[in-house]
Amino acid sequence: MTIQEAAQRSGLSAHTLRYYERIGLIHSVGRNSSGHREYAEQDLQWLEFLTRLRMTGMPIAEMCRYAELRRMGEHTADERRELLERHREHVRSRIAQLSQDLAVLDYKIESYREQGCSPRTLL
Amino acid sequence: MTIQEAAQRSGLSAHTLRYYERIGLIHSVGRNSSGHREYAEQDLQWLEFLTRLRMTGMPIAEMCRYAELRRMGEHTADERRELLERHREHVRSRIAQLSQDLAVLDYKIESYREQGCSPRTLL
DNA sequence: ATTTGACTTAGAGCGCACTCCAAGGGCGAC
DNA sequence: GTCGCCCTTGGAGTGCGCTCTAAGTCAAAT
Repeated sequence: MTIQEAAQRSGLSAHTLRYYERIGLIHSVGRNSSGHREYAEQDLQWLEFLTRLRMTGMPIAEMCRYAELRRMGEHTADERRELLERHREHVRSRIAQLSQDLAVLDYKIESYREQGCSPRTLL
Repeated sequence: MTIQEAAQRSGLSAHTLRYYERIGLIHSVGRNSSGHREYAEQDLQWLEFLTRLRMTGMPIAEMCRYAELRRMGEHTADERRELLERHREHVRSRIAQLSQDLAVLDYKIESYREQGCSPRTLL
């Protein structure tokens, strides 16, 4: 699959795919006879997971670390799991925080709905 | 209250407080006789709400818009409410997305826990 | 044979949200 | 008075994560 197809299917831009490869997030994408990238199904699965890590707020540097561990082989499985577990905690507390913020937002909107429009809550 | 106290209590840096004032997020903070900022209790409440909007991912530009509407007076209450309602939708879908990502993360971690360590799921 | 268009690389540029700096002012303590 | 410290301002710098440019290669279409 060409870089454009991979971009389409992963939802990332071709620019970003090259960037990810350059910084070591994606390793050894195949090339065809004229030097163009050829993405395999496996690359797409990896990209999908990377994208999920990004969307949940993992910094690029930490994703690089994870990618590096993965390249190092199976004996790094424990460390990879621990990295993911730490990240999971981040995601959990993010969800908790957002839920709390959502409740405040609900309250604020409700205050606007009540015609009272009391200045104290509508700062 | 001095800028340092306001920084402490709001969790923002003094630099950020000045920046927020400069871009119009905070309006007309009082000054004392020597030109130093003096924050009032009301400013702190407003900062707290601003911080909540930021933490939930509202861009600065949109917060400025909200601050501007607020300054324009009560006849903008509807528009402010609509802005908050749109933002609430963003927050809701963010929570939904994160919850889904969390489930994938759980699954991945579980795969690591099972000694099998099957390559297909541990990309 | 030449044009078109997608690809390659190294490296520069951008938008966001801060974060810091330089130059100067004001005030209390010694 | 002068030292130290915190404040002021305008403007420059930073870190992150892309995003784009320039210059060149290659292959298919005309």
